[in-house]
Amino acid sequence: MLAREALGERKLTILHAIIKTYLETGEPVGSRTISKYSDLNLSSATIRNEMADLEELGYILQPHTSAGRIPSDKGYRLYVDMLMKEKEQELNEMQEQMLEKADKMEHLLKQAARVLANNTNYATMVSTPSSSANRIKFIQLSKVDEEQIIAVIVLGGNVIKNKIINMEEPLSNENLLKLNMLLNTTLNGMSIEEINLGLIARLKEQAGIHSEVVGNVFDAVADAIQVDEDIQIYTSGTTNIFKYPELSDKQSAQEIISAFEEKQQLTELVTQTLAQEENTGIQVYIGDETPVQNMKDCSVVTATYELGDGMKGTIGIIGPKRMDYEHVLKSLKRLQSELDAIFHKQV
Amino acid sequence: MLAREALGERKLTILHAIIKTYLETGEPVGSRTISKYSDLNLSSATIRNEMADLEELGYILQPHTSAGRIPSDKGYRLYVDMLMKEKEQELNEMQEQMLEKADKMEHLLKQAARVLANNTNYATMVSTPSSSANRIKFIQLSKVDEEQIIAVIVLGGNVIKNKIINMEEPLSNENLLKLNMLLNTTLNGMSIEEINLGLIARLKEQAGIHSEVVGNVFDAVADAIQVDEDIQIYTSGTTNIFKYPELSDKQSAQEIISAFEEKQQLTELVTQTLAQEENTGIQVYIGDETPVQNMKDCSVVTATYELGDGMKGTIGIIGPKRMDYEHVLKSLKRLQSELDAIFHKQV
DNA sequence: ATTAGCACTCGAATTTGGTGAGTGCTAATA
DNA sequence: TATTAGCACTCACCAAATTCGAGTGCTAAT
Repeated sequence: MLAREALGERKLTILHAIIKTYLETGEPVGSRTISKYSDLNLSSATIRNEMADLEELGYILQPHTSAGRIPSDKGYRLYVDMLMKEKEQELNEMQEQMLEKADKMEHLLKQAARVLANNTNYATMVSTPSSSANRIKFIQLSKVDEEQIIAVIVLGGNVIKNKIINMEEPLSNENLLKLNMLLNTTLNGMSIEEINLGLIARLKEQAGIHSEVVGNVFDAVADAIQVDEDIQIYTSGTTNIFKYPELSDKQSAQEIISAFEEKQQLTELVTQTLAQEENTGIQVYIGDETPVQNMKDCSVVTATYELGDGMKGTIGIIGPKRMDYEHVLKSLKRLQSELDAIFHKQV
Repeated sequence: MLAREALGERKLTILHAIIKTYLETGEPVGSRTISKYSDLNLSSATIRNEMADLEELGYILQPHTSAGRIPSDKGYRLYVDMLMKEKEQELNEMQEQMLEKADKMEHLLKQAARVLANNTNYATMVSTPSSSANRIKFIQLSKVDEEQIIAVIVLGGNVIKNKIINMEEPLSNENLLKLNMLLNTTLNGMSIEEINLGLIARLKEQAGIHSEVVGNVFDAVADAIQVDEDIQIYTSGTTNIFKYPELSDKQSAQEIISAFEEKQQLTELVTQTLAQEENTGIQVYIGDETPVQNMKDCSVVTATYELGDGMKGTIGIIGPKRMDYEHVLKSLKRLQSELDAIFHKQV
């Protein structure tokens, strides 16, 4: 919106300098510091004048009279937008770290979260791919013993769901076979959304005379698919927030950490992120912009990765507003393409 | 060891009173308070004398000269031992809360952790049952498509493991059938420990000419069983520690919370707890006694629950040393028998 | 347009003194 | 002999007073 032009080259430079130093120190930055730091040779007085302007425009603010300035959310926003526009490159290294022993997706994602946390010194989260528009690839019932049947369902992206079904009366092998046929022919290739109560009712009907016995089975299958629609979220480096004084007073720490523990709120973040279709798949929420109320004093940077089949997951970094956006964006992009690569190769 | 007798009835009562009040207030407690509080009518001066003795014996200590006394680890220990000996009763309520929608074990355990955390205001953890000496109940390979096979393994206690196996060359249906037979006849009823490399080699041999193709399968199966031997741990109420000033300074909070996040340390706690065969299955670690270094300023109370088949899991409560042991022990015993009941019914 | 200079502001850190809870010791008491 | 009252002393804690300094806005000189 009001970019470079609207601000004036020099004001822009100064703002940039202010944010940069603040990112490093975490302390309000004063005119004198900037006058020495920046390469444009200006006295502190001049800087002060410019600062006064920048403050009026809402890009920076004073915690109290006679303190230095800190960037406002609006200031951060400008800064990040600039970064996002400029940087679009680089991705190697860190590759090897990940590939070893990553045959199980679960492990892979946990590890991704950990690597990212170590790499950035912020708190991180990685969600399992959500099966929006996911399709059933394979479905099978097997007898475990006389009273128990296990249903195995494989979804696109090789996500596996199980459900053990307790039978009141035993099911003959022939009937089991029939059921399997029926299930496979009917449900194979269907997306989860397409399986509704009507369909299930029709299936029960087709199952014919066994329908009472069989009812459970369908219910169980439907249940296995539906219920387990909860997204898993792995977190790491939560305690990194203690490294940033502005987040580590009891109040804030408590809020942030509990958001991390009760994954509910993170799930919201994930769904919201996924909903928002973006070009690069990277989003930055600064302060109040975040969907997670508990993190209103943080910045949250998210990226989506894809798994083919339209399955998407989210990676997120949560840190103080003065996070090192440059580094974070870079790391996130790397990891994003790592994951994309791995999944598209191995699936 | 040095119980009632060695201490003298009156000293014991005073110690009890000190601990009790300290549990409530969290503040060092002085002689005057005790002289008013306890029913033995003694002046503060007398109490002071006794306190001096108790301190010399190591049951209480002074944070600094001219402050009240607080219980030492040794003092807590005495107190807890007394409690454990006396109390062995009561368990109802709270039952209904749990049973709803608890068909999946995972959910059940998560919920257990949450209920317990709400109930006690401490941090809690619940581990999934560890499959020490667990046996294979059912094993099956199924073709998902031409290149992929899914292995499903059901262990005692209905723990399910999956593994997707990518094939280089397709496997005929007949061979699949043969393989299934072989696996089931050989492995059914075996405990995980009994499956070693030798056995797998023999199996590969029996598979005959397909052995090269089939090798992968066995490796994968073995892998699925072994690798996933990691115990899952669910935590809840981590942020409760912020309610106790003595634990919520940055340093401590950081340590404790990170122990909760990187489950590694908790896993150690679990295994150690399970190893220790106790009569009631309840253990109390005070301060330094705990196996988890990060929790050296806490008390940790654990209980084990059983699942038949020799599978055991752990429930734990982590709080300040001045935790309400009475309440905690009671709650833990309840939950313990809840879980026992539920599992023995539904399995 | 830039800068030097100065008076002023205000948070943070330091100092100071007072308060009170708690102690140990001693001497009086039952 | 065990208990208690009394007293001097200690020391963490709090609040007010003080100092300090980084930073500002404004004005006048360059």
